[in-house]
Amino acid sequence: MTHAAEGAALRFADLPSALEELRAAGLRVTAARRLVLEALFAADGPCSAEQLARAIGGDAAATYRNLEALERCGIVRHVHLGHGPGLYALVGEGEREYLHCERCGATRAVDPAELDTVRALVREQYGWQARFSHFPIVGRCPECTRDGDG
Amino acid sequence: MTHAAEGAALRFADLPSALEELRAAGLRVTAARRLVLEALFAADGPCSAEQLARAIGGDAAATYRNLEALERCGIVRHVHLGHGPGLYALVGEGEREYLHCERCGATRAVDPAELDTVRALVREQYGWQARFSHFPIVGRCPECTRDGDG
DNA sequence: ATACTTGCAAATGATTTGCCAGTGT
DNA sequence: ACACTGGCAAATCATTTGCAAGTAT
Repeated sequence: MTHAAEGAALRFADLPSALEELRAAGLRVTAARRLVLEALFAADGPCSAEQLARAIGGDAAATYRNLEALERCGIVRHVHLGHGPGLYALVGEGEREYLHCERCGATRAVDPAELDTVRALVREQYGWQARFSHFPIVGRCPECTRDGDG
Repeated sequence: MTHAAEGAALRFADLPSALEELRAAGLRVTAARRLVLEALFAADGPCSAEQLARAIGGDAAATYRNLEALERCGIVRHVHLGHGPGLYALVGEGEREYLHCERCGATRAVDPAELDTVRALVREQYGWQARFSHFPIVGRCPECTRDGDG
């Protein structure tokens, strides 16, 4: 066994079950971790580690470590939207994949199933298995596409 | 007028025409710039600014500035392959788009036209105009797809 | 001659690491 | 008790910025 998350990624929808998951993974339930999770539940979208650290009044280094730990046990995941810091979000009811506008920064989160056709096409054509949850599809959103170069 | 690259992006295939292009854009042809371009012509793939700076015995800061200048006049472009530094390449005979393996780091460069079907699909589905030259399609290469989780 | 460039130092932003005091189990 | 954490300082990596001396045109 490696060290955690052997079984299928468990689902969870609230703070208590997330904490339970944490405990189940052999990690301790600390104030800092509870706070990070609360902040993520409260957030409406992915947050940077820095943001979360500030929000909970903890330091960034520990927050990075905690996010990494939470990620190892499948509670959290992060995405890189263009330049800028990694953004963390709860896994909650499942994965999300992203489209990111490199002109205005707009981001659209979609259900992975919606991109299966695209994924299949890439796979047929190149044999590569695309995943847009960690690194999104980058380009221009509808508005910026209309605006042309600018 | 903004300041450079007003006309269509000119094509070029060798160092002299790249330098001509530089001059045409109102930039000076300096030793450092000639060396960066030589290094890029010699390279077999995209290089980091750090790499180039070391290769030509110049400092990183100036190299970043030069690459940015070369990029502004359409001679050079850069791509972000997963984590890690931006990688620079000559535009040469045209753009390239990339597929990057987040497991082994393998990268495949392809002609943009090949990805037009994928692009069209994304556009139909979301109205977004995908561009995989600056940020690639990230996922698993054929080998790593076979290997499963590991 | 003048404006553009260079190298060097130092600042920034994102993230990681070492360490020791503090705490969950 | 004891191993796992938290905060703090400091290091690292990628990139940018300020500046004074050097150079292409």
